[in-house]
Parts: sequence; C-alpha cells; structure tokens
Amino acid sequence: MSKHSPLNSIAFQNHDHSICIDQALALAEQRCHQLHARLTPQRKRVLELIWQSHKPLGAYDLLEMLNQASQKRIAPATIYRALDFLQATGLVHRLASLNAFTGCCAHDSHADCCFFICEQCRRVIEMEGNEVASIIDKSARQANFSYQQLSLEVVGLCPDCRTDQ
Amino acid sequence: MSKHSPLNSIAFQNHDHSICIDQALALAEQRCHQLHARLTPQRKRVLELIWQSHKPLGAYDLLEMLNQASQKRIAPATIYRALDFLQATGLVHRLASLNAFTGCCAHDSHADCCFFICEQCRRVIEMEGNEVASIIDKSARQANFSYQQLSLEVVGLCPDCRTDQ
DNA sequence: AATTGAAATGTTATATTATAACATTTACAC
DNA sequence: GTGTAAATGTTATAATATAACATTTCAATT
Ligand SMILES: [Zn+2]
Ligand SMILES: [Zn+2]
Ligand SMILES: [Zn+2]
Ligand SMILES: [Zn+2]
Repeated sequence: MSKHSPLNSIAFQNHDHSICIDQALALAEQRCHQLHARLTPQRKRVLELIWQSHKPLGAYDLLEMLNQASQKRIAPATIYRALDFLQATGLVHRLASLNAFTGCCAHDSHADCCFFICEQCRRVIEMEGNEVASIIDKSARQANFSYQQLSLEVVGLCPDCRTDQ
Repeated sequence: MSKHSPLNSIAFQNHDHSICIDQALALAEQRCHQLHARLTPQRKRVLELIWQSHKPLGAYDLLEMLNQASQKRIAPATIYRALDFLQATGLVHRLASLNAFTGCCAHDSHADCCFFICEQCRRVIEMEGNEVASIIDKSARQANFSYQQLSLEVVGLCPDCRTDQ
C-alpha cells in the first residue's frame, strides 16, 4: 500500500515528487483524450503549477506564477476558466475551507474525497476508499436526503509538523 | 428521536420554527453566561437573524438585514466581528462551501459536525453523533496525522425538494 | 460616584476571491 | 479554405473578508 504514486496520497512522506508530477500529467493527457476534452497548453500549465507541490494554491497565486513566467499578462478569468475545466475533468479539487486548488490524487473516483490538511506546512493528502461515503449514504437515507456529493476537509498536523512542535 | 428541538436537526421536517428560535436564544444566553462572554444586543440580533430560518445566510445578507431594520449604517467589520464571536462560542457555524453562516444545532459538541445542504431550497441540517468522526480518527491515526477538526458538507436534495423533481 | 483598563463597536480603507459581459482568436470538422 | 464552436483575451465589477485606528461602552476597583 505504499508504492510510489501520486495516487496514493503520499504527500506527507518523503518521495520523489517528480514522479507525482509525471504521473499526474500523464493521467491528464489520458483522461482528456478519453473525454475528447482539450488539454490546451494553458490548462496544462495551470495543472503543472498546481502539481509543483502538495500544497494547494489559490487562483491568484497561480495567476501570479503564470504572469511571472511569461511576458503577457493574464487575467483572473483565464485562471478560473482553466480551473473550471480541470475540476470538471476531475483533475483538480477545490478546497472550500482554503479557497485553494489541489491536484486530484484519486485512483478511481474524483468524487467523495476526504482531505487531510496540515495547518502548519499546508500540505494536503487525499484519502480515498475510506468508509465515510458509505456512512453518509446510510445517514442520508435515514434522513430521506438524496446525497449527491460530499466534501470532507480535516485540519490538523501532518507527521512532520506534529513532531516539530 | 424526533422531539421538537432545534437540536435535533429537524430543518427538513415541518415544525414550529419559533421553538427553534427560542431554544437557540436561550442556549445562547446560557452558554455566554457560563463562558463569561457577553451576548451584546448586536450579537444577539445577528444570532436572531441567522435563526430566522434553517437557510444559511451570508455576512452581507446579514449586513443588509441589519441596515434595513435600523437607521444607522453598519459596516462589514461589525458583522464579521459578531460572527467571529458567535463561532468562537459555538453558537454558529460557517459553511465553507457556501460562504455562509448557520445556527449550531448540536447538543453536545460544536465540533466535528456534518451538514446536509439542500441545493435547491438551501436549507441545512446538522448531523450529530454520526460515525464519521471516529472513522476519521482511525484513518488519521493510520496516516500519523493529528486530527484537530473536521468539516463535512454534503450536498443533495432534501425530502421536500427531491419529490418536487 | 469617579477612575480606569479592557472589551466592544464605529469608521474608513483596502485586500482577496470570483464572475459577468462581450470581443477576438484558435482549432477542428466539413 | 470556410464555417462553427470552443477557447482565450479584455475590461469591468461583484462578492467576501480583513486591517488599522478612533471612539464608545461596560464593569471592576478605588
Ligand atoms: Zn508528490
Ligand atoms: Zn505539515
Ligand atoms: Zn426550525
Ligand atoms: Zn430542499
């Protein structure tokens, strides 16, 4: 359960992050091809920036990074459109509690993810396959609530940062 | 399990909401007294506005309501300070996915709440005592993550709205 | 009752995040 | 190559939230 893959939520472990990046980009190409969606250079660039680390980035962070990298100025709408696309294709998540965006690490499903957010170093891991969804499902059924999507954001300290205390 | 109480998350059921309001305000008085915190008229007014329904309100909604009710103009900072206080005393929750605030319905603990949000009528119920926290706790231990607080927001359709489809 | 220090509120300005509306360019199917 | 839809550019603005400092209110102490 700890093979090196961005899909295993290894953000809190020491790892060769270039592999995360490579895999994420490869997945993006593949996914977009399947969906007949266009991973344009701009969208790809945004995805690359998001994958520079496991720390979520705000839209204006991305904007600044893009504008420093090239000469031409880009406007917020451009970033938000790229982010909309990446979310729609399941390549990126928005973390509501941070107003920030992070690459999707999930193997199977982009939905019903659970995020552990380190409040100190800001790194995030994405937990897949936890039992939360099924519990919520049960609970929703009891309440006669038709559950469509959930977002679970857990704040705390990652292994590194908790020992630094 | 369905006695009338705002503390039972009955937002999706027909109920006499004035009882919710009364109980919420009574709890607020009691809680603030215990904590030696001051439930000033302004803070109380904000809490009353939030409890007017089970639909979360944005800070600027509250601002507008306050400013229409009285003559003197109030600035955003005032609202946000009241909201900060109400959150700190555990009387109000902020729903990150909505940028909005809702009265706390929890019996015991203000923490680790789970919200079911109707995407159509906007009403929200707060689920307490579900098993999510313990699962997250287990999952966090496995990941060596020291979990401090979680927020779970589930979007879907309430019983009323799902039949209206 | 006057003093006083902390808490609460007022006030002004500004930061941060996100979207609307319309023009232009680009890529692809035909 | 032409037409069309998608993508991007551009400008303006909406929506949410906070910073910084002045003033007022409250309650404890003298
Ligand atoms: Zn990595
Ligand atoms: Zn950390
Ligand atoms: Zn009610
Ligand atoms: Zn509803």
